[in-house]
Amino acid sequence: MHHPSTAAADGDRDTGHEVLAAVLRIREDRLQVLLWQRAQTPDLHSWALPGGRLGAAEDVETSVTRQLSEKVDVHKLSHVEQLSVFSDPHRVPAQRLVATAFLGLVPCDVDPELPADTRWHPVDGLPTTAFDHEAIVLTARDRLRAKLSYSNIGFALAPPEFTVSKLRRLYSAALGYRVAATNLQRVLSRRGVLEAAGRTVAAGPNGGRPPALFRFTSRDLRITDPFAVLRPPHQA
Amino acid sequence: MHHPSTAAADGDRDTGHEVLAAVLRIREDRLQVLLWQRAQTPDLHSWALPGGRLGAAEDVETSVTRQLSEKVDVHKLSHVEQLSVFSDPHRVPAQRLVATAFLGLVPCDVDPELPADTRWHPVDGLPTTAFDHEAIVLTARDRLRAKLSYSNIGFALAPPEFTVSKLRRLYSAALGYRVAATNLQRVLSRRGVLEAAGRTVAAGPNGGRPPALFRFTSRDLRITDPFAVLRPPHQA
DNA sequence: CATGTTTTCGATTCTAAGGCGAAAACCCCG
DNA sequence: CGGGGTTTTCGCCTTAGAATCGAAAACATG
Repeated sequence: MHHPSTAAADGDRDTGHEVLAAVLRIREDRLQVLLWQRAQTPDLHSWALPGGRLGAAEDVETSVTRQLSEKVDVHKLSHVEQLSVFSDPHRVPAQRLVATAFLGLVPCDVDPELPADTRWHPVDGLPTTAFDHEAIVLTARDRLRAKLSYSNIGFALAPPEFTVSKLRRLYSAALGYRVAATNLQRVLSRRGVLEAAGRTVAAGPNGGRPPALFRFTSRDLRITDPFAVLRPPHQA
Repeated sequence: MHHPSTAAADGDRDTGHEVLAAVLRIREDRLQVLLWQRAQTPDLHSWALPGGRLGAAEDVETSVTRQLSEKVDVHKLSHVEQLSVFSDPHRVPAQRLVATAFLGLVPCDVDPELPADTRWHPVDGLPTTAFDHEAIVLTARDRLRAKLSYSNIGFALAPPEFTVSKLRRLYSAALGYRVAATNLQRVLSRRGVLEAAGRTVAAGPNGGRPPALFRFTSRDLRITDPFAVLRPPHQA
């Protein structure tokens, strides 16, 4: 401790650190989260986020990847980022456990194999969840929604190539309200995060004009130069 | 650990958790951070962020307030928020210490008393800093800059009432580039975060029209409904 | 080949933001 | 007490992003 202090009297006895991941994806026009069902006594049969205790020789970013690999093929994850720390002294019973929560995303076209105890659940309509994991899921959902508006994070939800109407349904499901396809395309195009793939695909079962395929220009997270407020002069 | 795992072999021996705060303010048109000079052997005489080990019965938000109270009157803080977790296994020598970093802000008109070892330092032009604290300071600065653009967080840097030109200097110093006073006022007013106080103040030493006073409509953090992209229909 | 369906594109309107320059309000000095 | 200098404030104009609407394009089906 840097300075003497009496407030935290009995010190750090038993202060463990765990890492948790809220892995989200879109399926059938709904936002889903990856949960596994507990088979042990605290919160038996409740559904929990993947995670586990931080190892002695790893940072939290490394740890979350390792922990997730027990539940899902981590190579299928398209994005992972730090979310927030949850540290209520009683967030889990009988021990002191601080959690660093992460947001993970999986594209809607990949379907990783899952262990028997693990399943996707709709975020609106969660089962009984363990500990404070529901709050973590909702925090992850809100973070995703915010970033959809001011970054290119859609790439992490979408397949490599997609039609505009497909993308519209992805965004609508993630945001929780309908978005207009025409606007979505123009906004993302003008921001330079969306580009035409040049190819088109066959029309649907009901006919209709065969849609063109698009892709995201980058698959790395990019914040779209936020709100023009107060930028340095003479700049795009 | 939720599942058996061999990767984090020797477990969590000695994994401590500390809380650190990068407290920023504007002074003389420069962004400053609160640092104290170490008198102990790891990184002796280097400048460090206020903080300390997490207590057994407190969450990180409570802890950072307690730790800060050793260096500064926490009632003078206008805003505190979680920043990020820093968890490199070797970020501090000889022990394993995970840090939850916070961003704190102090209005430019209050001048809290400081201990002898504690001082404000310009963020551009830091002295020799301890451990990874410089990276934390820069993360805090970037977070502040981003939020100035899309929230009302300016209230945490400004006095209760202020002139437009005063506010312009605050924003310029925090952002690192000149902003136009006329634009600043209109943008913030239109967003509804700024309002006229009704009163005016005496003109400066060189004469000139006496400026009107303004205030922030709210002193709680509010995200300005971000980028109009894809909003639900029929909404301002 | 007509009809229905879906995608795509263009035209228009609306709102936000940035850039001047003029007017307002005050000081100081002669 | 009036003119010149200074600072603030306001209005007009331009630019750009976003939302809405409707028409045109391209295909399937009967």
